Formats: sequence, C-alpha cells, structure tokens
Amino acid sequence: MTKTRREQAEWRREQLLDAALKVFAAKGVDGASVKDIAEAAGVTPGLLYRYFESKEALVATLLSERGFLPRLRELLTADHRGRPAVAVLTELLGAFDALLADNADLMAVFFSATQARAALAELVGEGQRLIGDFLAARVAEGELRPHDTATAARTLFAAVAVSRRTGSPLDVARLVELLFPHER
Amino acid sequence: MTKTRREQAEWRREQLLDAALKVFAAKGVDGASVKDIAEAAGVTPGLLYRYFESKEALVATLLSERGFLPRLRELLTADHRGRPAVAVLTELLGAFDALLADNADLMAVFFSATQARAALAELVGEGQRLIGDFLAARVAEGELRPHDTATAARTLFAAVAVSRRTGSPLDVARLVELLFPHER
Amino acid sequence: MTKTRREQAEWRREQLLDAALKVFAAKGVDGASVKDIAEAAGVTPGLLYRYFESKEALVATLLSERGFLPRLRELLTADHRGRPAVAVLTELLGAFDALLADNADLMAVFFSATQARAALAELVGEGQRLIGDFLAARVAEGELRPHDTATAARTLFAAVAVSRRTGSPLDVARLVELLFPHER
Amino acid sequence: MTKTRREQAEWRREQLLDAALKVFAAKGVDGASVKDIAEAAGVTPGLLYRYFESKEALVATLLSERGFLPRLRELLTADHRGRPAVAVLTELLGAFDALLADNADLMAVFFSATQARAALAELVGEGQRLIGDFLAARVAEGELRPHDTATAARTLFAAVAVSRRTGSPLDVARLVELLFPHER
DNA sequence: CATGAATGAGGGTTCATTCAT
DNA sequence: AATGAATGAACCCTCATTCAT
Repeated sequence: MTKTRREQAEWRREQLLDAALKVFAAKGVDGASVKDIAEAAGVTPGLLYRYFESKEALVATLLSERGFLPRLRELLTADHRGRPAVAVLTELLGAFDALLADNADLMAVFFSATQARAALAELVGEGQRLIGDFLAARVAEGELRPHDTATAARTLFAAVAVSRRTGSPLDVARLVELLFPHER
Repeated sequence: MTKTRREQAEWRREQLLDAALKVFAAKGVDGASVKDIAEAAGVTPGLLYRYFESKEALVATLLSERGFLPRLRELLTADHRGRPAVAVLTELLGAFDALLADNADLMAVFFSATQARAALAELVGEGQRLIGDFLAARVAEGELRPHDTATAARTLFAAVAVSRRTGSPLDVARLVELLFPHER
Repeated sequence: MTKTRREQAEWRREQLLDAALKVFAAKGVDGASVKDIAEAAGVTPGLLYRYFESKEALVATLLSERGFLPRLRELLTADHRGRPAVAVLTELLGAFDALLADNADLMAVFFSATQARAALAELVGEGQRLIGDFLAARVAEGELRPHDTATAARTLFAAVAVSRRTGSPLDVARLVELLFPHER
Repeated sequence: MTKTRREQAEWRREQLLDAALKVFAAKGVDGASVKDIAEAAGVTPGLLYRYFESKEALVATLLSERGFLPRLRELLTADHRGRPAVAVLTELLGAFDALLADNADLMAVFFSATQARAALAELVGEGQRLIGDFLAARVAEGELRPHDTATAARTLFAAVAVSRRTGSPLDVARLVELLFPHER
C-alpha cells in the first residue's frame, strides 16, 4: 500500500498547499512565515523549496490552483431552462453562498495578498457578468419583469459576498423575494 | 508665520497618520515597514516612536481616530422628513458611496489589519441598522411599499460597499430604482 | 531664599550626579540609559548635556569627584601614635568598612564601568599600601610581632572589601584578633 | 575526518559559548552586542539564535554550564587526612587561586551580569563554608591552634579572590604562614 | 535654564532562502 | 526526499546626542 515516488511527491505538494492556505488565512500572507507553514505541515522550511520556488510562488500557486472561479462558472452556466427563474435564482445564490463558505480561507488570502487584487477583481467581474447574463435571458423570455439586470446582478452578488465576509447569515430566498416580489 | 511647538507636534502627528494610512493601504499592515512609513513622511523611523508607542499602536490610532463611523451615523440620522423617500435614499446612498471613496485607504487598512475584524463588523452592522431603520419608518408612513426592510438594508449597503471595493462605479439612482420601481 | 544662578547650577549638577550614581549602581553603566538618569532626576535628557559632555563624561566625573580615595587616605594617614596598634587597626578597618558601606553605589559603578578598572586597581593598591605602611611602622616600633606586612595588608583589605560585596557583615575585631592574637 | 552533523552542532555551540565568554568578559554583558559575539566566533548574528533563544539565555547558559562551583566543591572536599594541615591548606588555596585564574573571564561575567548576583553569593558562601569546615576539623584534631575558623575562612577566601580580581599575584604560602605562623 | 523635536547609528531578533549532508 | 546549519537582509525599536525654541 506504499505510494509510488510520483504519488508521494504529489501528496506532499497538496499537503503543503493545504497548510499554506490555512496559515495564510489565519495570519495573512505577510504575517505568516515560511516556518509557520512548514510547522503546520510537520515539515522543515527547507523542504518547501523543493516544491515551490519561493513564498511568493506558493501564494501564486494557491490562488491559481485553488481558485474557485471554475466552479463558479460551472455553477452559473448550467442549463436551467424549464424551471422558474425565481427558483433557479434562489438555488443559484444559495450555491454561491455555499461556495464562498467552502472557500472562506481562500477568500481571506485573496483579501490579504496584495498581488491577489487583480485575481479578486476578475472573480467578482466574472461572477457579476454571469449572473447578469442569466437575468437578461429571463427578461428576454418575459419571465422576469424588465429591469436593470447589470445593477441587479451586482447587487445580488454583493449581498451574498458581504454577508459571508461579515459573518451574519443571509436568507437567500428573502433576497430574491425583495428584488422580484410575487413573480411567478 | 512659523508654527509654535504645540502646533508643530500636532501637525507632525497628523502627517505621520496620513503617511501611515497611505502606506498601510498600499502594502497592507504587515507588509509595510516602519521605515516605509517614515520615508513616506520624510522622517526618520525613530521619530515615529515619539508620537506612537509602537507600530501596533499606530494602526490602532488610525482605526480609532480616523474611523468614519461617526460621519456615517451623522449622515444616516439626519432629519429627512418632508422629502420623498426615494430621493432621500438615493442621496443617502450617494453620500455613503462618497464617504467610502474618501476613506478608501482606511477601508483597505480595515481589511488588512487582523485585529480590525471587530471594528469592521461593528461598522457594517451599524450601517445596516441605520439604513434599515430609515426604510422601516418610511414603510410605516406608507411612503414605501411594505417589504423586508432588514434584507433591503443589507443589500443596499453591500452593493455600495462592494462596488467601492472592486473599483467599478455604481449608479446609485439605478440601484434605488431597482428595489423601489416607479415609487412616488 | 531663592538661589543665585551659580548656586542653582551647582545644585542641579550635584542632583544629576546623585541620580546617575543611583541609576548606574542599579542597572550598570551600560544598562542604564541617559533617559533613565534624566527621569530619576525629574529632568529632560537634553538638560544633561548642559552639565556633562556625554554619558561617558558623566561616568568619569562620578568616579573622579565622588571617589573615596581621598577620604580613605585621610583615614589611614591620621596620627595614631600613642594608642595600641591593635585598637587602632580595629578602628581603622571598621572605618574602612563604613566607608565602603557609605559608597556601596559607587563601588557598584566601579565594578560595572569597564573604564573604571584602572581607577579600581589604583584604589585597591593605594589602600593596601597605606595599611601596609601602618603595619610596618608598628612592627618597626616593636609593637606588633614581625610578619609579612604586605601580605597582611592585602589580606585585611580583601576581607573587608569582599564582605561588603557579598553582603554578609564582618566582625572587624575578630578579624584583627585572628591575625594578631593576644597581642598587647 | 569530517564531523558528523551532530558533532558539528555540538562544536559550534561550545564555540559560541567560548566566544561569548570572552566578549562578555571584555565588554560586560550589557556592553557586548550579539554582533560582537558573532564576529568573535566568525559567524552571522542570526546563527546564534539557532543555538540560544536570546542573548539573555546565552548568559544564563554560560553561568550554569560553565560555572566552576562543582570543581571548587570537588577541590575542597577531597580527603586530605594524614597530611599536615598547613601543607594541605597551602596547596588548597593555591588550587583555588589557579581555578579562579582559569575562570577569570567567567568571574568577570559574574560581576557584570546583574542576574548573577545570587549565583555569586552562593559561590562565595559555599567556598567559605567548605574552607571553614576544613579548618574546624583540624582544630578539633588539635593540629591547628584554636581560632575563629569562620572568620579565617572568609579571610583566606577573600584574599585569594581579591588578588585575582585586582591582578596582583598572591603568594599563598605567605598567606598561610601569616595566619598560622610556625605551626607544625 | 530647560524643553522636546529630530536624527543616525545601532540594538536584539526574525525571516526567506541556500546547500551540504 | 528531507534535514538543519548557515547566511544576509530586513525587521521593530532604543539610544546617545543635537539644537531650535
């Protein structure tokens, strides 16, 4: 049941990324030392440099490999036709909320890493665009009342994101009801 | 036109806080060194310690003295009776947006300073509560349609805050129109 | 009853020396900061430099002005003829002991200041020589038994000095009795 | 002939202690900087912290590991029966003198380190007690004339210690002859 | 006479990183 | 694959000292 050399290396790499994510989230990228991360992984700082070129590179890898933009995209571009928009929207925002919850540590790193600002902006922009597209399509089909879909998308996105950041839970159904009252 | 010693000291203190705010916002609290701040202020690092006990104390002073919660409260508790709710709301969110713009650096420090989490939560909570109170009052007077005022407040607040954070400008009038369409 | 300018200056100088002596004795010369001394004197560090050129100079002044070698010399060269040697010796060592007690702080500075080594050696050498001269004179007069007066002087001096340094009190009469038993 | 890692570490540790001992003795504990010590060891300051937690800890280690109290005890408690007390005493004080000479640097550190006062007092007290016990035993056996053995012990100890401290060499045989003249 | 704003050097210490083992 | 000895740069902070006020 021993691992092959290749597997062991892959496993260690992931373990280091896990440790880094946890430590970065807790102390901030600048506040966390390589030694902190190594200790969290039960390993020597030197070993880290066999897997990543630098602390900087470790952060970059974390943001690119562990980014949840792919999953967000997948979520928002699934085929929802045939089901009522309001129901879909509620479900969708709920899933988004859950996604953020699952990636709370990563979000913290996003906010902590100076160089992550661009990635964060990209994430937010893409998210808003995808939600906006969904709303526009439903308006075009006459299922939702005509409205400023771009602003609506931004508002919905923001509401979910901020509630995650500040800790107080958000009732997604109420949010949808607020913007689209009594809509079929 | 020379300054008295008292004035000079006061001025220097503010100058150091200004420099710290700028540098902290740009590099993060942990990423910015005392030397960075001193250089931004055109001063020796040692001088900083005549005005603040430590780097930590500098951050704390920044957050407590430069906090904009007082101005936010002032903004939201002003007497708006006699004017249409939608107009007031638009103006109010616009002012809030401007306030955040004016304090963009401070917001960044809030997000960077780990120990500021509590202050941040307080800020957000208070802001949402004040907006919620305003909405509820107007509903009671029959001027706004009955709705979930708490969720609405959170949504409005979030929309403004996130737009500030991500850089893309927000048309506040459109936001209000979205939630309260065609309301007189 | 106000002091003249001259008197005030003299008074302040002495006060600063007092404070320095106390602080140096407590923290060691290197361990004590100019700020420490100024605070002990209820004064600003800057003021210290109106009275002394540097911290270094302050130490030097302390060692030279407050040195007790003059008093020691006076003590040992007084005219003791006509009184029994053993009585004189006892009284003399007792006075020396008291002198060290009075100057405990200064002794501490001696041991703390690297540059004071020479002064300390001088002090010890002179003290031993003076006691030795006294013993030799009394041996010459047949009042004390012939013995190695130089070694005796060193031994007596050492016994008194070490007892001061280690805190346990010394019965001088017993010490004299030990070296010159039953001598008339 | 290369060292194993274990050996190298042990060797480096001792080397750092050696360097520290020398530098502390020369400049005093407060007067010596970590950089001074590192330079004396031909090493970077940072390395010091792999072997000792702090400068303070380095001093403590020096005092506890390099203390010569054990050797002193061994010296004074050896079995000297069957040999004339005066000869033994002479030899013993000579060995004590040599011990202090070997540990001159450590003595200097003792006097420089404020926190070493307790250790110093212990050292002195123990030394005097051991010598006193030896004298008392010999008096009881009738080999030495009855005398105040406690004071004698203190005097002998002090004479040796002070001569070490002030640099002038002491003829131990003369010292013994002084206190116990012509004794068989 | 006395203050306190300001500096430059240096304090002890941590850190990201390298490399022989 | 993993360690840990070693470095050099940077960290936060204190210090002795100066000088305008």
